[in-house]
Amino acid sequence: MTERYNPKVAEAKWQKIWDEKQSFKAVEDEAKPKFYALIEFPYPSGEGLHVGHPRSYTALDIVSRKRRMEGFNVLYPIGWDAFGLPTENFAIKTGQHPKVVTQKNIANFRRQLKSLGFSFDWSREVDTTDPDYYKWTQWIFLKLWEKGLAYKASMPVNWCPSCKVGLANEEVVNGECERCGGVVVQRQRSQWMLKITAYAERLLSDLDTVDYLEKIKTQQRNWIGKSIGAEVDFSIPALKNKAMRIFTTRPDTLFGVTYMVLAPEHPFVQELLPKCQNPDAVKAYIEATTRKSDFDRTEGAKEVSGVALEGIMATNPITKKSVPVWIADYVLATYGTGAIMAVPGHDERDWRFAKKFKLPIIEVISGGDVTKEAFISTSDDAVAVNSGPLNGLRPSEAIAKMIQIIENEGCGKASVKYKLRDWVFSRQRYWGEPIPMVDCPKCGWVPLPESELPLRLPEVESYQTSDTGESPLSLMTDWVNVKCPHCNGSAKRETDTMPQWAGSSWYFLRYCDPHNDKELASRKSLEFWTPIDWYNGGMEHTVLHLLYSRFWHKFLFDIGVAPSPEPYSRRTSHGLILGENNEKMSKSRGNVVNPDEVVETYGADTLRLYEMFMGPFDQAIPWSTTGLTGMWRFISRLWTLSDKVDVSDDASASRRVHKTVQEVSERIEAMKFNTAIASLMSLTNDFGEMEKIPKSDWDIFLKLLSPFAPHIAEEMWEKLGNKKLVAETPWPKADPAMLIEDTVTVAVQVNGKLRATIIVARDKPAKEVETVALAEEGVARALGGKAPKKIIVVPNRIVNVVV
RNA sequence: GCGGGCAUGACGGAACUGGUAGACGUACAGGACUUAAAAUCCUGAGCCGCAAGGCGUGCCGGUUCGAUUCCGGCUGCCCGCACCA
Repeated sequence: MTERYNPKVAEAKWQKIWDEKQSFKAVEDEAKPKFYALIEFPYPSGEGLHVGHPRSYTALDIVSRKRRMEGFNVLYPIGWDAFGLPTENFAIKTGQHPKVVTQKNIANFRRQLKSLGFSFDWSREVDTTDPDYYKWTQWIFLKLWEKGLAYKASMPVNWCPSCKVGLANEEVVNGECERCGGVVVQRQRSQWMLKITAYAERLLSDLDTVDYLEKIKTQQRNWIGKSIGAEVDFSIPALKNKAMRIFTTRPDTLFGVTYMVLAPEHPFVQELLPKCQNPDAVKAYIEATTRKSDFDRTEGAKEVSGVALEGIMATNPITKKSVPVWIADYVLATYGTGAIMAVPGHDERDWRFAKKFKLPIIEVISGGDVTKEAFISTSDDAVAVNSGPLNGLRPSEAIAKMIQIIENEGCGKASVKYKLRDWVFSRQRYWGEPIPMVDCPKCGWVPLPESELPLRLPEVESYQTSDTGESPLSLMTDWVNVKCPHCNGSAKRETDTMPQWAGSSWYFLRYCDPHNDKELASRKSLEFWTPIDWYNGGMEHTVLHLLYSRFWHKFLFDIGVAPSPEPYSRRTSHGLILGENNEKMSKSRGNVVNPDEVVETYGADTLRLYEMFMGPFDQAIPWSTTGLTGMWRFISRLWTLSDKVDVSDDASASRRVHKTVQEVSERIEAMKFNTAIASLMSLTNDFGEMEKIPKSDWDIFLKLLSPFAPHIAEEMWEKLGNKKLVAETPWPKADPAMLIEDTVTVAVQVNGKLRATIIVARDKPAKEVETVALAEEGVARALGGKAPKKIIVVPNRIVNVVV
């Protein structure tokens, strides 16, 4: 009897061997097919690794290890998304430089990840805060500028007073700061913007070319928010017939327009103010609107509000009817044209508004009762009525016809709008990539020449944003004052930095060639490795990070850097690991599990197996300490079993093992890691009942186990006298012939109820199976002497006797 | 409000294209070993019943020889989106 398994010793031993042999170093070997597996690189926080990280990392580690054994050239890299607020805040609090804090955190993460035995290629580590890395982040920005996709615009920006930082729309959740939960206010500020909207259509349509979970595609589509419709001009006599342009998805309802609405911020409103009869009321309403936050404007939207611009009318270009013009905050300045034609019969908001202000409602689509509620339908029987030339047409026909009419009349055109907004790319923070632009009074914004990259972050006294909201860099006069690269006159640097999303929008390209100082990565390496074959990460990054990185990747494709239009061929997501009390893990709830402690007590293999076994991979699941000890029991039992291996019995693998090979292989591909492990456990339960375990079976078992629990698998593999690593052996294949049993168990039912099971030869003729079935005692008893009316025999499965 | 998903023992969960519901693990009970406990090993177990049998996959109904699986309706939970014209 060997000693009890000691994971601490064994795991350290194998991690050292893998390191020394560089077992998982990715090489560009043209002879082998490539496989690029990617996990979201972590933010190295001061708290250290969360048990959620290894859930994703273990899953793709299993896949990567299996692929290597299958003869693939595997790239499974790791790095650090290290710019960001928490580190900066920690630095402010403790007076340490964020760089120092970051390096400390990275060292801790690296130690933790290494202790879990992931087969990362550590020689390709990237760090977004390394000037050799952010040089290329800045380079991409310069390219975006060069192509007109980066611009500076003064615009209302979401401002978090407590973080003292401008936030992207995406970082504002229900009017609150995503990071601190404080109320976000609007501030006017000049910001760098990226024209992601120029890519809206491609970001949407190319989703059809990739394999993402359907819910992820849906999220992307929702965020892009495409609407197909038309723009129509309504002339305003008071403005010398200047056109008020509206956007509508239902041009077929043009005959149902009874009033018009402008967003309070719409530029026409200021022009119309002196011309209307109630300027004071209008001004008061605009005032009230600006005081409302976006949140109040949407969330508190149960009650509609608005005010008429009295005396101002607009002319319907088709019906030539005059309708009143209103302003109301339910019309958003930022969507469409900031103005709408109101069709209260067939739009819920317009209906509520019309009811409240006693405006007329006209039915133009049949099938509902517009006196009771707005009727919205695109079904074929909802034909147009009261609509002149459209009468009797189905919605799709009516829309097409109306677009034709307005285009002929020259008063509008077919049009497509998106909810997607341009990306606010400036942050008034220290710990981010400096934006390599110079503001020259003579030349305007001038990019730094590429030769001056990286533009390094200067050392500053304080990392605190100024109370006026300026970046800490703005106080560094030495750094800020430069010569204009264009005219050599005095100029100032941009002092805002990039958002954290920047570095993570292209890191997967850098992994292909991480030490290149001439290009962000060589074309050759990118052609070899990209696109990424399998990307796994959390659901929290399936909207923004995915969208931003797809945008950058498409841009890099367009300028000839990236070889493919899409970065990720396949994207999956794992579920959250909840605390033992079924709540989200958090320090404040006191339910955080520290992976270090688990590794200390039970070892990495136990943690890996447990996290894969705890439940379906894509589902949120609570942590269970007893479940973890169960997995430790499994590991210990394996060690005991290894003493029963009969080394002399090395013929060929049993049917039982072939079946397991089949199951485990399939289940890994389907991400059913929980049942793959169940399958391994079943096999070991069978081994447990055997006097001796044939080496032929045990060998294959260890190979199947090795991606899941690599340390103990290597330890037991070595114990058998093998010189090579189990990780270097080929993945076993199931022999289809060995998967077919000679005999089958057939269930016998009487009227659908199970009465007996019989064991018969595979593919025994139905008649004979029937005879055997009817001879069963339980069957005879259930029949009670009655003659069967009908007997259904499903070959090798079931016999159902109907009485 | 709109869109999507889910609902199975005490618990996490399993079940291929409709074919023996509850694999695997946890917790539990009994036994062995031990002075004892832990650990380990063996055995049991969906529920009711001594048994025969009956009842069971959120609820009601349908299709079928047969439904956790398909269809209709309801309830509950989760996740997106949310004045987007």
